[in-house]
Amino acid sequence: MADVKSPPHGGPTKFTANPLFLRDEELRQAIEMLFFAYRDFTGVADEILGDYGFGRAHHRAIYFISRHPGMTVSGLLRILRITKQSLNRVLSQLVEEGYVSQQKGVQDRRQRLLRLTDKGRALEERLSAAQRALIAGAYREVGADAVEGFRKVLLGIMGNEEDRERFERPAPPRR
Amino acid sequence: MADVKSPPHGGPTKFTANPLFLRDEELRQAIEMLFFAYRDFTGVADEILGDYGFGRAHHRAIYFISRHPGMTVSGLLRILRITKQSLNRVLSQLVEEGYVSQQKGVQDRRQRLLRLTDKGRALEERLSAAQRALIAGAYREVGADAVEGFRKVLLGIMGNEEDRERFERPAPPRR
DNA sequence: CATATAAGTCAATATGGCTGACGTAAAATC
DNA sequence: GATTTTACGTCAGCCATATTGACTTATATG
Repeated sequence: MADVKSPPHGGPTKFTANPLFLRDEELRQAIEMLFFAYRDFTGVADEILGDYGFGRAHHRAIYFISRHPGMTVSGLLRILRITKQSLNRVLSQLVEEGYVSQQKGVQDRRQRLLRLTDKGRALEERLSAAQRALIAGAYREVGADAVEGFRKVLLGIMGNEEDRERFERPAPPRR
Repeated sequence: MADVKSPPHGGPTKFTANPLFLRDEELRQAIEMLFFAYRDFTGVADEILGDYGFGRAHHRAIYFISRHPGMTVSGLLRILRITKQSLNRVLSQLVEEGYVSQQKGVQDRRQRLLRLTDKGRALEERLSAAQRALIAGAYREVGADAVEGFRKVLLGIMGNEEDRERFERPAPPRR
């Protein structure tokens, strides 16, 4: 650690010309970079959420409802991979406080179709803007090829084919 | 959602030729991809941790102690950005169960230098191997340029200069 | 009509964060 | 040498978010 002033601790193993080691070190770095980047990525939203007394769970619900207006509760559950009980706590809070509206399904009236209210959209915009600014800053520093590489690797990490399908290149800037 | 069979909800807004919109859509996709990729990335470790009755907090401690053997408690606190009390809960558990050893600092005997025991290294290896395999799979599918792009973008997302310094190319932290 | 599904709810439990207050040992400073 | 600061640990309590299991209600569907 930069900030550990203490005795012999070696630090991460040293670089050698061994290609297998290189590969390993590269992978370990990726793990660590994901940790730091994700921490900062969620951090910018967490600050805002604090103002509203909400947590990440609320953010995720708001995010996906925003992306898929009219989605059902069970659809949201499948995406988030949490239990109905866990979701219900944050969802009912969001509904009570007027960030999310529920509307009975027309074809299937058991369903509660979820949508953001204007208030919800305003919050979503605030949260999203903060995260987009962070990513935009990173994208700006690198080239379009790097961005494309970033996307490809993230897609590769997603195991689930169903998740991946969400990202069929709608139309990136060029290519 | 692919998995929402319900009425009109549109899905992600449709593509238009507006370049500003494109940029926005691209950024929103990045947000979502990070969410899914990170969920799967932590998921492979979570499964293993379950076998030991540990959680992500234990994993993070094990990970950083492994990367920086001999680091101090306060060094670890600074990296993880959690409170002493939170860390102590998991750390003392790891020490009690023989995954981590503590050793008084030589220069400063107030410090407890942290290291993995053999048992700890074995667990770390198991966890790391699972995550490395996931990343390796993704790296394999894409080219070296994509990998480089992935790294660049993640570095750009990290706000903190100190964090970034850990990843000066090829060889690790050092410094 | 019987069964399955969508949603909501009650209750209990676990994890992992947090704050605040304190204690002890050792180092650093005046 | 006395004082202050630092590193670490710990007690106690709070909160958010997740879990499992059991059960209800409304509605859809065979």
